[in-house]
Amino acid sequence: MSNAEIAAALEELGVLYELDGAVKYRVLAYSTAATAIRESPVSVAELAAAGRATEIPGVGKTLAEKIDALLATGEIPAAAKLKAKFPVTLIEVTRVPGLGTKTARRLFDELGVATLEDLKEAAEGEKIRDLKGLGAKQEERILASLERLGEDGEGPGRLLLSKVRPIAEDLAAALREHPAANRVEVAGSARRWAETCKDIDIIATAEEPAALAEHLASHPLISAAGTPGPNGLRAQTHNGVSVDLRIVPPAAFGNLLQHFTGSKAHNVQLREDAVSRGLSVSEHGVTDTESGKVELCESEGAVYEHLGYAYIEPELREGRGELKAAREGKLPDLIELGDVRGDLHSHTTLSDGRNSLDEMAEGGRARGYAYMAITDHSASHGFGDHVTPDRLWERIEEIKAWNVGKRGFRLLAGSEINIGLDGSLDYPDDLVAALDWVVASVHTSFAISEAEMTERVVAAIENPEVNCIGHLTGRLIGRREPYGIDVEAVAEAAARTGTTIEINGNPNRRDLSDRHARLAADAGVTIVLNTDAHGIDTLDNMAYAVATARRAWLTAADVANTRTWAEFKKLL
DNA sequence: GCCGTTTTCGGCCCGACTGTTTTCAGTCG
Repeated sequence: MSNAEIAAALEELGVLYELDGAVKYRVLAYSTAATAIRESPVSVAELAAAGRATEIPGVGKTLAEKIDALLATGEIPAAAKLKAKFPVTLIEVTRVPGLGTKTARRLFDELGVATLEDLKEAAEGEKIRDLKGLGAKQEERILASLERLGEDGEGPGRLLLSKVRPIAEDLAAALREHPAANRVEVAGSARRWAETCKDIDIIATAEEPAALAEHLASHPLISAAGTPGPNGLRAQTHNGVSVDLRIVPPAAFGNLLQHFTGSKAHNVQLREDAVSRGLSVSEHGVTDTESGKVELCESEGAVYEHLGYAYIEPELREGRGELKAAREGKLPDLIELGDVRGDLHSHTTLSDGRNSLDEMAEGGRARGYAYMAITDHSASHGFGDHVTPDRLWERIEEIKAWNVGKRGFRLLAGSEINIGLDGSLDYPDDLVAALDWVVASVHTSFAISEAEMTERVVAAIENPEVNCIGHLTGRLIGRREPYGIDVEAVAEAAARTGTTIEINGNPNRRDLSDRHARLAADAGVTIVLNTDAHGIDTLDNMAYAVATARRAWLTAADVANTRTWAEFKKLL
């Protein structure tokens, strides 16, 4: 059973308990535990089987028992019992935006609403306004929500970071250029380089706030905007991203930027920690509970300093131990884009790339790299994009010739070789041995069992010619789930054999994920940051690889391709 | 239901917004 399925079952049980009138903190406990389980980098089912479920923060003895029951029988007895009391369809009603469990329960008790259809009927029949505390406007709101649900799932949902970040940067740059602007920063998940974003948050200070808001409203990227005012503007871009510009007093810029950068988990932990020290933190300042004195901070750094922390980089603000580390002065010295000295996964027109070998190599050189590997797809890639052994032999010679007379930059002859079902590579051994650099990746047969996939990839790792494993889990963010693979077992094998694992910087992949990368590095694996570029332009995706590494707490020392060529050569 | 360099019991983040309210509950981020 996947982490997502376990999390969904606990979340559902939490809702059932809430419908049944449980105290909110009990409900909250289910919800936070479900989140921790969903986000766990390791299989919670396996953890539970080993009796270690309580190692997950938020999971205690009771929840561990419920997880055990779920894994053993496919259901949680308490949930089955409550489902006899409340129809399962009532859970859908609690999820209608604007409604909640409390309202759903009342609609069920007083109007017999058990399904979304019942809800629609009750609203259309103007029955809901009869309930105390509810009115005609609620009926309108409910019908509008149902309409939107019916249209297309749940609206636009979350967008890939690469769709949002460039827009956010363009808008922020345009705002900074305006004479009324003082400080302008992108906040939110875009600033944290999360995988996906829901919207764009921009925090600014300005001499003339209304003028700045109007400037945004008239920006060519903006298709629709609310009324520009002294506090900012809500707007929408042509591709449907909502933009929230908040213009704030300079004295509290740090408090607001910190608040709106998040994440939710980071802020909740920050505020809980503050409470235990007699402080109350909000976007409006830090209040001393005793004296009532409010501390405003012009900078974010001042907020963290006032609360007793070292400055925490946005990429770390996910509630994964960064607050404790910041208090103890144990935050990692995060890797930066400028630390990267080479790109070790790229394609040319020889397989499915868009640029020639020379163009790609010059692209790498232009980015200041000291080395770069050309790794076209291997013999069984298919789609007419495969590279036959003969062509690869020729390619090795081309690269040797290309390197002649080039100073300070080394082009490596490589390949991204398919890992067969049995873990074998699809080139003859002598050819593989003649390559400078071998990335081995799974491109076929994703649907085998987790055990088989793990064995397959570990077999490739055991091959001494394999330098690096490409996009380990095969996920495409928002489009394709990762295939089942035991990342802990893979990391152990990679650490043991000195095989590197890449963080693929394609923003659709980011694979390893931040959680998996942190797990792998902790297990002793050397990480490689790659772009998997299929053209010169996507060589810039190194920024996403670096961001993922930073979110995984990695330092330059954790990453192979921060080394100079002389040092890197030794690794080979 | 979870959790602990104040605690194994008694707490559990903060504020905006909405709609229905004469002071607040529910929902959301």
